[in-house]
Amino acid sequence: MNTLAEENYLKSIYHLSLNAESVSTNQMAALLNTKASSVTDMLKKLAEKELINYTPYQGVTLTAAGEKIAINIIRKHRLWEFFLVEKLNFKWDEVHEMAEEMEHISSNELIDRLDKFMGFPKYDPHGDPIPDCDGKFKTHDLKPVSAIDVNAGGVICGVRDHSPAFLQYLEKQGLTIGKQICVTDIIEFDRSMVLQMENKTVQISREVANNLLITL
Amino acid sequence: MNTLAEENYLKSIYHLSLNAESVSTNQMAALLNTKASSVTDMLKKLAEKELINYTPYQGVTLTAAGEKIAINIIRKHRLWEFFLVEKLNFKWDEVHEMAEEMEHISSNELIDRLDKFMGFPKYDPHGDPIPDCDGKFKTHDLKPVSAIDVNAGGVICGVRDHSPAFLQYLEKQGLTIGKQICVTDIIEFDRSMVLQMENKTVQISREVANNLLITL
DNA sequence: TAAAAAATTTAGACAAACCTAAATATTTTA
DNA sequence: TAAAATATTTAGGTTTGTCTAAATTTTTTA
Repeated sequence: MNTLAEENYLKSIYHLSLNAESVSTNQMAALLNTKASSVTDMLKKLAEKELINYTPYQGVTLTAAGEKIAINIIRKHRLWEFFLVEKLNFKWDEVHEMAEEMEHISSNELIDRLDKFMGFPKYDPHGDPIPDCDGKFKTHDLKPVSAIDVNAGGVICGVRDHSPAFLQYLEKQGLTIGKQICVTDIIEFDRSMVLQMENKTVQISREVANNLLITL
Repeated sequence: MNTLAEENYLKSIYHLSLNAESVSTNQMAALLNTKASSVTDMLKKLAEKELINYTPYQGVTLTAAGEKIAINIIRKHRLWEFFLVEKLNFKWDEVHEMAEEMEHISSNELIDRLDKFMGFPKYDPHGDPIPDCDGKFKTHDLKPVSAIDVNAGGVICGVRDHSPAFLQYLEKQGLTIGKQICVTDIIEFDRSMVLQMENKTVQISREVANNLLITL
């Protein structure tokens, strides 16, 4: 199997690949809290194992084998997050660090049974899709609240920022997964948005609107 | 916190200390599947951290701080084993290796909530006591079946050998935790023992009788 | 109780994953 | 399009935890 460090690199490449064609050394260094030179070392190792496509100075992409491993780690991460929230009653802002450790428990049999135990959930506590045991998943078509107009609305289905600070703020405002919202006004001065919810009105900054995702 | 290797050394010292005053370098090397010289290196490091009492050539014991860490790891191991068997329906011979990884998940809040989720179990699937969140636990007073006489009996409450092969054998014979047994005969030739159970009779070797524990 | 055997420690190396500093390649900009 | 700025890689080191081989200490045994 792969080392913990290798798994974390593959996972990072996967996440960064969602927003770009290929991933740069510096992007990875920033995400992994390490130095570019350390990243280069590891990229050589992963290329040697044929888990990534790497040409010096040109960035990297995952091979099919590398992607499969990355998705499996993400599956584990999200299933453990679901477990922590649904079975152990943790809040959605508390589970990331724990799942970061638990995603490296190696047994696939274990994770498949955990999946079954919880009733094969499709989304984790932050609205991110949980890959099934074959690595398949569908992302629903989401947009940031900031991308919709006055009088439009939808259901909160995800977040872009997963930081505890942001999640705690949303919780406090009642802006949690599944809630219906409608934009009633956009303040011209700073483009902050006024949202109508079932039983109250909240005003959120553009920054928050950018990081809150809804389905139409 | 401590590294994975440090945690495994502390746990090993704890387990080996149960059968002896102090623990030798070679005993540890055997249990940890490593070399005596590697053990010596680690012992110096653990002594430096004041987790063990170590005088060269004289073996080691845990300090109070070291024992606390060891017991916490054992608590995690046994709670995860309980979870795997009771919630995910694994068999008692399948869970050791998985728990060996899971015992290193760092969060104590997580393990305390898991404990609560399962109703604060007192014994793991092999009959070993689960330390509570303060590290306290009672071992019930067990003896090997081999230590009792004809017409004596008791309830199966533990095993000495935790190997899958032994556990699978016991399972097949119906000799599982909680079963009532009574010794009806001891064969003079090889001192194997005939056991009367609720609805059947089984004959076990001296070796098996030595590794099967009962309460009187 | 001295020699032999066994156990333990020390010395010197190695791989993994990281680091800093220097060199090189690419991209930006004037 | 050449110089400057930025990004990336290379070179050389460090730490952790392991190893083998040699040295030393303890224990056993004759």
